[in-house]
Amino acid sequence: MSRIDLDLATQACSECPIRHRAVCASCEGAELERLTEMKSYRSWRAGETIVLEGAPLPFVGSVVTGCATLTRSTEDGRAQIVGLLMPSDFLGRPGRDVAAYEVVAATDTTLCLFRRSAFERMIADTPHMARRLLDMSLDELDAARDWMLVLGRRTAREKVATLLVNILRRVATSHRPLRAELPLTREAMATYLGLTIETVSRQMTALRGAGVIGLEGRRGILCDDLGALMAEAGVDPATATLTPDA
Amino acid sequence: MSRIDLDLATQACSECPIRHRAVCASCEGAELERLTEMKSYRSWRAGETIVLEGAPLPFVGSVVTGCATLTRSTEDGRAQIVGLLMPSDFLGRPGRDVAAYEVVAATDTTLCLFRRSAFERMIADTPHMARRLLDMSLDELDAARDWMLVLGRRTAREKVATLLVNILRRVATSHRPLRAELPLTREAMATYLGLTIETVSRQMTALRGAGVIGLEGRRGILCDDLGALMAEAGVDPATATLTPDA
DNA sequence: CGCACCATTGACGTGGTTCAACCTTGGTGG
DNA sequence: CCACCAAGGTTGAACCACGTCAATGGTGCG
Repeated sequence: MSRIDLDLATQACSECPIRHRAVCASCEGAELERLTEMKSYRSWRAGETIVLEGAPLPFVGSVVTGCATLTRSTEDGRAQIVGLLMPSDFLGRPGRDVAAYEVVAATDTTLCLFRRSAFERMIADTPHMARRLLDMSLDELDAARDWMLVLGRRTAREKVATLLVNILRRVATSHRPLRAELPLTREAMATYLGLTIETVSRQMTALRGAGVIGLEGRRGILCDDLGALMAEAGVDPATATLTPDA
Repeated sequence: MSRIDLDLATQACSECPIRHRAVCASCEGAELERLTEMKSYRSWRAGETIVLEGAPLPFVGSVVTGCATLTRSTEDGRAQIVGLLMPSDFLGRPGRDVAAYEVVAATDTTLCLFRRSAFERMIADTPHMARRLLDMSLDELDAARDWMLVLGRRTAREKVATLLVNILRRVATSHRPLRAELPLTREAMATYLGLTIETVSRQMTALRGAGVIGLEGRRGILCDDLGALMAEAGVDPATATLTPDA
């Protein structure tokens, strides 16, 4: 299988699709050129491991395209996805050179990478970039804590509906009906939701039976009425914030 | 009931018990004096609400003594504790003036508070303090994600044992046997673990029956063999890191 | 065309919840 | 000083949502 997306490697930061949402969002002019010099793109195919838990991680970076999962596991092999990385999300931790989670490409994925040392220097030199990273980290923290409520207190049906709402809000490609390609297999969905594959499958079927969603092949979902799906998620559509989660 | 701990209000930062672990850890000399000018202490009794979810939060600060819980709830009232704040932990979010969680004092609690605006200026002026806040936030993020694995994949017994291990490591007051006063009621433990009170109670009794812990009144726990308790938590004591979690 | 992989469906078992009763403990007032 | 009460905690019995185990179905790729 040949390397994909190599053409992206020649792109200037100023042309980057995630330019205004990633760590680099607040950079301009000379800073952007410095980043263009530092960066390199690399791609993985769906299913490939990007980093193993506990392995050295000599780079940090941003997701340009695709979707990757962060997974923690118990010693006896039970796994929990603790985060999804979507375009513009940041991977890696300044000040720590070992990965705290296993990172796997859920779909074909391209990352924009910086060597850790160069990135740390950039952060130290550029306070507004450090501040951007702080804000992004705090958004991640809020998202992680929101997900703790899902894991700890929601029923299987609410969990599945919650995930579908999140995905539809992030990656829907049409309106009326909303349509999206799920970036996750049933197994990954189960691992993210603290459920089994079978339970996820049954709840998907049940939501289709209730007329709340439609299914197209393995990965496609449709939704005519996001409000109804949000109600299944245990969220009052009137109360809910309309912005996608951070 | 009269205000407690008012004497702490006169303390200089250089004498503060959390001086070397809180956001201010990297501050010295003039910076520390600036903080001393800015800060004020305030105390709450066990059970009192510090902030309501969604309410304006005009301050940020650090826990000096005691323990507070962060809680998120569903619309129909199911609650999940998404974080514990122990001495030196930071409360509030720079750049956001509304609380994302309900904050409740689990025990009598004293906070060191800064007005948000003054603190934001301090952060902007003092890069190493911004960096300290970033590192603390990333530690919180790792802790939240670790807890996601607990909520999503561990059994009731493992959950209870995990919580007891964490508490013993943070607040044990003696060795052989380790002894601690639980900062949480059974209800708070259940809300933290994604369980019911009854299940927590049964698992505590079962762990005592297995000889892994001892119980002293409502809040006291003893542990002769932390390794055995860690084994109940589903953690190999040999593999585990020996430092308390961040 | 056929194989592998992913997903669905069914039957059954069980860990944790629910509902209800009871016990303990610490605080308060007679 | 102790009786009483409220709040927190424990225990028991029955139920059920979700997991487990197993078979079947669909889909895309070689």
